Amino acid sequence: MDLEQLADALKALADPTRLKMVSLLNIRDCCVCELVPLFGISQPAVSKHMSRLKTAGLVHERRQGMWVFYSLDRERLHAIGLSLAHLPDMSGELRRLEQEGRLVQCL
Amino acid sequence: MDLEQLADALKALADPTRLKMVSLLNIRDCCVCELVPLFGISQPAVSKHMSRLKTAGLVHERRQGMWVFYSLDRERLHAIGLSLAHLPDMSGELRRLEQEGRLVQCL
DNA sequence: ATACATTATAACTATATGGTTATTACGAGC
DNA sequence: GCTCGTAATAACCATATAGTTATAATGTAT
Repeated sequence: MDLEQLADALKALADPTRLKMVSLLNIRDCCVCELVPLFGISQPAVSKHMSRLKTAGLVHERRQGMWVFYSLDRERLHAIGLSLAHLPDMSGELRRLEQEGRLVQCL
Repeated sequence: MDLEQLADALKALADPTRLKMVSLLNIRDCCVCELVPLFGISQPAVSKHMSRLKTAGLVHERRQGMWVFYSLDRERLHAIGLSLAHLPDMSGELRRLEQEGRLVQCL
């Protein structure tokens, strides 16, 4: 996962409402009509949050009759945490810029 | 760290420029004048990013003569990753809402 | 086919965000 | 003191975001 992708994934998580939704889905799958009264926001707002999480690969949807159930992708969530713990090594980048003379040296 | 705080911390990280800055600071401390040519954005833009990371507790600043050096708080970064891996248990919340009859049951 | 329930999309609004340039604040050195 | 170099703040702009209401799409059941 490169830094652009990681930033996108983190953006999907960086909202208190979505974080709470993710925490809930960590307990059990929920359908939209359950989430609406739980969060006190409109149904379209819930759908948009879920769409955001789905695009980020954090949840999956499952149609069941009239309802759409969302489930958390725990592996994906775990992978994001791991990426934070193992940021890319920029030493090479630094060395390259130094050779190009674009690296200011303070002190 | 509650979900509001976690969301704030994630917002600070959820930007490709800041993520790259954090990755760089993971190699060594940098001063603002080093970061400006590295990122190709204006000095005030760098300062604002650093201010954001500082507010989130992710970096610390150290004045040294004319320069301000920023250093990564690796423990803080680690703590954020851990929070993602250990989201709060919402079971109680679910049970409480169920008792209040505010929990819709689908299926 | 009609009616109803659930979810998604469209259009809009207010605020947050990431950048810019201009200015101010602060340190070092003459 | 004055000047220069560095960093922070202010003011502004364009875009993204999180919500809203209204409408469309989809599935169930009569």
